[in-house]
Parts: sequence; C-alpha cells; structure tokens
Amino acid sequence: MKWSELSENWCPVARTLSVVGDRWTLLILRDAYLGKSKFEEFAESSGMTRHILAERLKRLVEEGVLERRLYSSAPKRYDYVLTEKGEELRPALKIMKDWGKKHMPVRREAKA
Amino acid sequence: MKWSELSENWCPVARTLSVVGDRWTLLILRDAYLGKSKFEEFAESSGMTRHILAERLKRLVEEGVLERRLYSSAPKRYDYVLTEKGEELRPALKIMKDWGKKHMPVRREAKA
DNA sequence: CTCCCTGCGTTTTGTTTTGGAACTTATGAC
DNA sequence: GTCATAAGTTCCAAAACAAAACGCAGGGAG
Repeated sequence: MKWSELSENWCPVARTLSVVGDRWTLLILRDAYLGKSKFEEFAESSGMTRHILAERLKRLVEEGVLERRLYSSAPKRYDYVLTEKGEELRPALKIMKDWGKKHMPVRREAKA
Repeated sequence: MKWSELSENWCPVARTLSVVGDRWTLLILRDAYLGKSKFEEFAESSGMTRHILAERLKRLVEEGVLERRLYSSAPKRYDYVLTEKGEELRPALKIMKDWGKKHMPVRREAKA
C-alpha cells in the first residue's frame, strides 16, 4: 500500500498520520509550538532541506493545520501560523517530548 | 540534515521522532496497542510491505519499544510485544486518534 | 543607477528509501 | 510427497530525499 492512500483509511490514527506521520512534519509543528513562523526559522531550526520544507508547509496549509499569512506587503513575505486544528495536536508533541526526555538520553561519544 | 542524525539531537521531540517519526512506525504501534503481536497481523492490518515491516520491527526492538518473543519453538516463531517504554507512547496515539476523528473525516467519492 | 543583501521559495543532480512481488526455511497436516 | 502456514529475505523499478545552486522581488549603500 502506498502512503498516499492512507488519508482514506478507516482508521482515524492512519488518517492523522497521512498528514503528520512522515519524516519532518512533526518537527515543523514543534517549531510552530515554540513560536516560530518563518520559512528561514523552520529551515534553520529543524535542519531539513528547503526543498522538503516548502513541500511540507504547502501540505500543512492545504490540510488546514497551518495558515499562510502575509506579514509584509512590500516586499511580499509570508509566514505560517498554527490554526485551531494545528493547536489541537500540541498535546501529542508534549507526550513525545516527555517520552524523549525519559527514554532517549543523548548518547554523547566520550568527548574531552 | 540526514534523518539518521536525529537521534543525537538536543531536542527530545526530535529524538523521539528518530524512533517513531517515519512513515509506518506509529501504525505498527497502533496495532500493538490493539493487541496484535504477529508479523502477519501487522502486515495485513497496516498494509505496509513485509520488507518495510521487518525493518521497522527490528528497529523498534533495538530501541526497546517492542520485545521479540519466542512463542513457538517448533517451528521457531517469534512475535512482538510492547515493553513498558512502548506502552508510554500510547497516550500520544490516543490524541492522534481523537484528532483524526474530529479533523480528518473520510471523504468518500460520491458513490451509488 | 549598479551592486549587494534579505527572505522565500524552485530547480537540478545524485543518493537513499520504498513498493511490489517472488523466494526461503522450517514444520505440521493430508 | 504435496500443500499450507508463519516469518522473514531478496530483487528491481519507482519514488522520496539531501545538498547546493539558482530565481525573484524589493530594499539600501555608494
């Protein structure tokens, strides 16, 4: 089965994952919850390539998770802010944050 | 940045996603929370290819989210059960389930 | 005016991952 | 022997991805 067919799945978890269940998307949301909104902010913070970032942002806007907003008219600049729909995933990220803190300690290679 | 470098990230969310943040892995956990444990059960329920499933299961075992358990010795058969670490992600899936129900209705194409 | 800078993407070029389907191995049933 | 079951593994083409360069629209400096 292709990933793209998941949005029609009978299971609500699968349908959710069809939006946020790929590599990177939840990292964009993390940054959004931290107050970031600009393309360059997401790019730098998450470390993903601009290519992928542009695609994911477009998708999140299409799905109504983020809203593309004109924040400067000359020159024209857009940023991305959470919708109510997007806000409602925040608790899931909180759980992942706590889980990561508890179960995924940073293994730093013995360094001077 | 490559996805594989995420496990060393300063951010606990990113480290969590380095384990469960790819396509399919959370769908395996969904099935595990529903009581499934066998390879064929995961394969059929999630619709992912056996190839990918095998790789994801191996990774989840390595990370201590699932445990590979011998459930039949002749012929040798293994299944996969949640560890306590794995159980602790259940609330996140619950949120995604509710979010999917609320925000991702199944669009069925006008059908007779 | 000309040149450089910022911010938001798009294009290009290889590499990696994925999807689909067939194959393997071990054992029990008929 | 032949078929069926369960848990993977292997192969190849197709899709996704990473990295870096390019495009474009306004400023601002000189």
